[in-house]
Amino acid sequence: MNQPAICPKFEKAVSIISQRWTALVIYELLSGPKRFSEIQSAIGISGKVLSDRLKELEQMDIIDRKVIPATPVMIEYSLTEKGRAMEPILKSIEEWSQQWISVDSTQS
Amino acid sequence: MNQPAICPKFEKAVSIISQRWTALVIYELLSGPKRFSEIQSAIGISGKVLSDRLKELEQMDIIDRKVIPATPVMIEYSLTEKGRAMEPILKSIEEWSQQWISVDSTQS
DNA sequence: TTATATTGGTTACTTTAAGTAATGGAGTTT
DNA sequence: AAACTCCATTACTTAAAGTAACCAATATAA
Repeated sequence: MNQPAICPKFEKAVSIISQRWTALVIYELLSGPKRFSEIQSAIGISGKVLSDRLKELEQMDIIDRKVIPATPVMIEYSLTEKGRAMEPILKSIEEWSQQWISVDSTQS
Repeated sequence: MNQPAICPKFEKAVSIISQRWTALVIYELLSGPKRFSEIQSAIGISGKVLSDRLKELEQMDIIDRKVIPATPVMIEYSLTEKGRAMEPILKSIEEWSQQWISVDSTQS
């Protein structure tokens, strides 16, 4: 009666992309490096949570943070190889959404 | 300077799989219909949240709920066509996890 | 010199979601 | 009628996300 436990690697991966905003942040960066405020306005995330997510993703080596000494200073975020490797995940979500999601304003 | 907004269908799909537990519940059902308590023990979710998730997924027509008049009554949950169509999403997460996730207990 | 603007980020506070644990209802067996 | 099993809910606690005001650094305008 004890079914095989779920693979810890898979479980961890799921917990990453299941964290709110993470998938959208990575999706945004798939089209190239972006700055803090660009990501923020593109996906409508609060500065506080974006700051948290970027820090977490940087620690997981999914994104890279680069300080550009301009005026005022600009910070450029980009995907690492590990991050770019998530592209198939985002693409499969995109495909499924086009086939199966109806954007009906009466739905929740 | 106003970049193209994110596709609403995609955004909605992301919000579905980004909701905690949803991906794991669907993953469990990929291997066939399961009962409430089976899902619960397989992924370690609380009864309350599983109950919520199953209701939401049923409303979105991603899973199907079937009452089996046994003793005591059993409820069988299975994926609909829409739900099975999410398999590529879960598989791509699985592949990425195998290549890029290390299960190091010192990591968070 | 003082004032103001910009960028990335933080802090304090409120609201929402999830975890925990006890409880309930329907049907069956004892 | 007690007690058990399965699915589910309710009340309460804890954790995560939303909101909005604020800060440091740098630069330019008044």
